Amino acid sequence: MAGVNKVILLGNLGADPEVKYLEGDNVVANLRLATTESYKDRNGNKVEQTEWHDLELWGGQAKIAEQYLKKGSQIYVEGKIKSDTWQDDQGQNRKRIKIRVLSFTMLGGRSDSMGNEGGNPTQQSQPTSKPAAQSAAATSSGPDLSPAGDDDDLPF
Amino acid sequence: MAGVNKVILLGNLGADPEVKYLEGDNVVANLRLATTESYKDRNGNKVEQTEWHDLELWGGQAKIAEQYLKKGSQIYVEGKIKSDTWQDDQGQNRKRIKIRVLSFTMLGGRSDSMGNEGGNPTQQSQPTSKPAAQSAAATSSGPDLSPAGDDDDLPF
Amino acid sequence: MAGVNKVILLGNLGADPEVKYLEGDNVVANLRLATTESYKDRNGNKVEQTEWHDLELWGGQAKIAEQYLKKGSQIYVEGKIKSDTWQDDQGQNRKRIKIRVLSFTMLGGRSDSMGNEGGNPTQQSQPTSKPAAQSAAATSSGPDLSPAGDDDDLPF
Amino acid sequence: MAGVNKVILLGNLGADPEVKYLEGDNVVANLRLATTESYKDRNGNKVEQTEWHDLELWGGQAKIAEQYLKKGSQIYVEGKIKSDTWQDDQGQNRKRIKIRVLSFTMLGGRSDSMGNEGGNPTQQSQPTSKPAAQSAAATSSGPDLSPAGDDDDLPF
DNA sequence: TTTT
DNA sequence: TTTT
Repeated sequence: MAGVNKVILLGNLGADPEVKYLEGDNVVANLRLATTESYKDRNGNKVEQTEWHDLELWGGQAKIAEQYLKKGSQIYVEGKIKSDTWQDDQGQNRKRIKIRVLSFTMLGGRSDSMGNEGGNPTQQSQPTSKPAAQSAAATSSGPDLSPAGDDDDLPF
Repeated sequence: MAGVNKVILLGNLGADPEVKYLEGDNVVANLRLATTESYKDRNGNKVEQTEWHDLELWGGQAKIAEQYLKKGSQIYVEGKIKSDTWQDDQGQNRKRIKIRVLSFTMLGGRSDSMGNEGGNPTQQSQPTSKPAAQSAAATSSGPDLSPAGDDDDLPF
Repeated sequence: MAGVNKVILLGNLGADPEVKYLEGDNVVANLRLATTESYKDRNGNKVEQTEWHDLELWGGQAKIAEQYLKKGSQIYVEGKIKSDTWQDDQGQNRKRIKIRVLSFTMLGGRSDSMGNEGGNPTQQSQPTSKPAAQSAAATSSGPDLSPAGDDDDLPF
Repeated sequence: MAGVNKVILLGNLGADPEVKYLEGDNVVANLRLATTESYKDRNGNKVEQTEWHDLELWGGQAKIAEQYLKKGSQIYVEGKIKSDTWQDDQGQNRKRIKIRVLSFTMLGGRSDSMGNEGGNPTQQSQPTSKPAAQSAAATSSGPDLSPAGDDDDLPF
């Protein structure tokens, strides 16, 4: 009991967010995030290695993602590992891992999509007045302000 | 804007928690936490180096700390760095750093103080029914369930 | 480029380590780690949710794991997410995620397996003189002392 | 024993790095990093709170910082808390905390200082051939490739 | 499929 | 003293 399951990622989106509005006022966004690491191999050649992560955001954070993120966006993410298990059509047990995002922060984007004045680096800033939006902004210094929906009990 | 300020500590308490009940139903607990690292120096001798951290907990977490932690307790902590600045009696500007705890988890205690059956490794488990207790337990997998008081606006 | 891919886990092993000695002096250990989170559902009932993680350790850390860890051991882990992809016997592309461990620390075991005197909380402490042991111990305060083999270029 | 002392920061530099070359081929860089968090107070007004951190880098990382970082640079940092203690001129014991940087990654700067072609977001990328440079680049996905000098034994 |  |  009493565990810690924490993931910290910083990378770029490989595609625009995929957002689904569900019954009961629920929203979920799925993101594909690339984290690339480069190192030199034994011959001194630079090697790049990219890992792709499936991110899942719920509620207000999903809406913020839909509104401000797009292919190429650079974000910092905190979350946890969550596995889905199911049976495939052959009746085989399958497992898939996703990162359940608890907070994220937009980084130094070129902001062309945010319509913000000036074109400077932006965050998911000033997401108007929605409480959920506030939460995502607040998370910049820690996931402590996360609103309902961030908990792990499934949102439906 | 949009920063991350996150601290992760795992160590042992150097003393029992110091808890103060303030006006307005506020509670604050101060803890001294030691994190010890050992390494070998250039001569292959093992060296231990201990860093002492001043932790500050508010609200429900302070109460849980008061109830379950004591000198020697091993805990895992997530928080952020916060500085206090003031003038000393010479009129000099002074600064002090504390770790504002956002969540913590008790580890492998010998549980003699928790009255739990069996003496197995325990956490701040089963802290009965208090909502605050729930919050601290929940934080084990992320600080997302933190209750009021975890935000950064000062609690008074 | 320039990404961060970091995982922090704290939990218990579901089984003894599985260790394989490979050609070329390489060793790999596979661990199953459970991180359990508990929270109250909307009805106030306590719910426990366990996530199982597949950990992979190489080199000296694999040997330390073999020597000191066993089913039930509580450990703190830092690592990164790594995916394996392959084709299954139906010719389908499959993907599996593992946690590549970069450092770990043993926590508060009751040490019955480590033969340490006294039964106090122990870590992978004093793992005698092996350099590998030193590395794993050192990582407790940061993965900075990781020895060869911690890099991401595959060890064979 | 066996502790974890980890700090993760993401913010902007308040000034250019201060770099000192010491005897014995040692280099140290000091940085001032701001992490800003914004939240709404109880009246719904947006409040910004900035924490300033003193960072210390050694060796190759200090050189990379000198070469690529400047006032305003946005960086992601991993490190640990380290305290200095000394006696002030009144003979009083004083303590100061610094963040010992173990790895860092440059983020989405507008790169005007790096002379890189195009003005796109850059990291401390391709820092040519210096081994130290490699180390800092490598740290982007984890501090596991840190070279000598990242250890905690003082570099002189 | 991102980014440099 | 940064950044938005």
